[in-house]
Amino acid sequence: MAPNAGGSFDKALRQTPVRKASGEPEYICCMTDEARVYPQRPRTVEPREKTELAAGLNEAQARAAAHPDGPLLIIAGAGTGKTRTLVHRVAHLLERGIKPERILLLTFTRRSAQEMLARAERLVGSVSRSVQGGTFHGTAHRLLRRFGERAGLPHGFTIMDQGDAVDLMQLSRGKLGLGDKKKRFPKKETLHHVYSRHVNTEYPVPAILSEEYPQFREFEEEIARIFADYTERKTERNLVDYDDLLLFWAMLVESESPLAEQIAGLYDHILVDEYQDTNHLQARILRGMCRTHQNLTVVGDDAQSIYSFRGATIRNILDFPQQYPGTAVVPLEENYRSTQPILDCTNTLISRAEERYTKNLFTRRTGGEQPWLVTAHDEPAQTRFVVDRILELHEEGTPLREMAVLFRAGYMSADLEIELTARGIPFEKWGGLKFLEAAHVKDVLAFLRVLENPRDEVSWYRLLQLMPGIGEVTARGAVESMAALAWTSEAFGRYVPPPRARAAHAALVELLDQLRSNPTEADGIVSTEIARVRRLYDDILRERYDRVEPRLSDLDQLQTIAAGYPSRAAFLSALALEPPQATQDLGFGSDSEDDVLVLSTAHSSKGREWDAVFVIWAVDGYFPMSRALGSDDEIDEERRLLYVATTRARNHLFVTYPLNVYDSRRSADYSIDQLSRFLDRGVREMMQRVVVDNPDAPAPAPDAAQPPVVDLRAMLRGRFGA
DNA sequence: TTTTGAAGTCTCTCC
DNA sequence: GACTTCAAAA
Repeated sequence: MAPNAGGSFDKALRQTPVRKASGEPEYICCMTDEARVYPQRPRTVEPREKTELAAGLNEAQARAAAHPDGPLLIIAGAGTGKTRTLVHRVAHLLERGIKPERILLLTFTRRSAQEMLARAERLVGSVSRSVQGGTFHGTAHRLLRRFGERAGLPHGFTIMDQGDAVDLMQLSRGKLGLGDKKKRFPKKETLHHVYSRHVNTEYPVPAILSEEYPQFREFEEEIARIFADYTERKTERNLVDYDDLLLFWAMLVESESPLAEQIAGLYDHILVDEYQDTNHLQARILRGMCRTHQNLTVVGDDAQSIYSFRGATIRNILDFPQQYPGTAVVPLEENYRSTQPILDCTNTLISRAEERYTKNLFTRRTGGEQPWLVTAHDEPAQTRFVVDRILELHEEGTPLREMAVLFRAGYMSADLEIELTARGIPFEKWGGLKFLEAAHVKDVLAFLRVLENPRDEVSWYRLLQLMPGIGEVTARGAVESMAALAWTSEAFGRYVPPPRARAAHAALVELLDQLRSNPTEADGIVSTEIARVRRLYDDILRERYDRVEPRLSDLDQLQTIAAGYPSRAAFLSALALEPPQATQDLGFGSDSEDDVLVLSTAHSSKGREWDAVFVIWAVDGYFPMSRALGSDDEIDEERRLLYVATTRARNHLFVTYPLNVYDSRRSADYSIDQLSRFLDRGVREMMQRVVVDNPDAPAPAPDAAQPPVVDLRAMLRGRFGA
């Protein structure tokens, strides 16, 4: 092994920013009693090399990396070097002579797989390039393309993303003549959610309904019929949804067939990252894949389990030792990321959760400032605080890339995005799949998809309805007539549309014929195809939508992305499995060297770290989200989510919340907001507080007669029963 | 049967 | 504030 290589690479990744030696600014943020001199800087910033052994691994990490064959569970708290441990383990296996292509590394995102393999390459050289890595879904896709046909899954199947699956569910829902006015019947999204949950967790549908949607229990039979039709439809149309990818993989390796043995025999060692966020189905897959050997390494932290909405269950990690007798358990508890004051705070935060594996984390990074709890007057004040502080830190030498603003849900950064744009601060936003969900993007993709899979009902349905005079009913009839012709490529041309749609139909037939007959094998074929589609589609778009410009530029971006793929099939699969993660991935000066600020949902921040982290909207109802307050389990998950967000910080942590928020639901009044319930007294004691007022806010006009935000007199009266 | 306009409904996290 | 659903008109 080349121990130093790993260390230096790590250093490069996490270099501590240079700080200006000049005097530190002191300023007072506000004029209230709670004002504090601000900020207090950490006196010492410890160089990272001091905290890392020469080999780059501490004792526990080294033990995990060098573990021989057999099941291994690594409990890795936040910032304890779990990635490097996994990377070193891969390197170790390679050094032992395991063939790289017989190692499978399953991660949560494609990005982290690439990052790990790149780091492994630094340790052991290019041999690691053949290590198989990716997400569960991506790996399932690869295997199904390779072996699917032998398992009755026809070649050329199309992967549906969630939106497609919901659309298809709607077709099943409509066909059964449900959704009548009498009683409220579950929406297509709800149906899909229940279906997906059933597949991923194996809970019976009635149980899911009772737990989550008791009001729909009476429709149990209808729902079962819809699910049956949905399943049937997928088969007929050669469509595969996300859940199918996992389900088929599981069924393949669980069967008693030579094929199962062949697939399970592909890998000698399997390593799984973020195991706390896997679901029951994924656990089944792993059991099947390890049927002949038990060389399974899983890494996770039960305190960071945040994907139960996707069926993930913490039981996978808690019960792992029972499921794999002889499991070696290695806990990693030394945190290399955050300073002690930050850790004190986050440890307290998570200590409120019930069932836990991990103990408190410790660090040798003593010193540093306490996390800040920032009370802002309102949202603009919160935004201004964050932006001002980012600029200060930047001037002091922290690159923008070393800072992140985290929030519970994508829309919560809207105000901040406007302000950043206005002030010319470059940023990229992670999480949220808005781009691919936009109707116009899906429209264009529908053209490509029917070329790829002529039986793609969802896409045909879309295309048909683009034509004037064709709505839901006519489109359904057209799809049926095409099905009757066995979906041959002429089927669409033979369909006779209503008079109004004739011209549009002829144009569409011609375009598809043209695209089918000209399979130019040159580079950028997909991009060229999109350009041709747009010659027809752009006009439709102009007619259908008001704000055309942003939509057209979306399509430009789509074309740019497409240019990077060798074939239409690869492009479509990749879009479904690895949707562009950041706005920047979408083709805007995607120079990764750019120094840009990161805005991210708490979910998408998992596994990353920054020198300074801002968590905004720490308001009850926003974080935790009011929607997630149904049960104690849900609240606990929200708490873990906040834990994940706050533990991303190395040196600076700011948690901010606005006091007055305009609430559209309560018709046009400002309401006083409660600080997030997770920041209880004990946690707050680990933080320093600051209040940011809003000096720019216009003083309320004397004649406005606004009701007091808090009516002390009324409260007093109520209290004494007057 | 499609289209249009108006009222009504939620607000998320992601492969 | 954006998107869906409903009812009436073309």
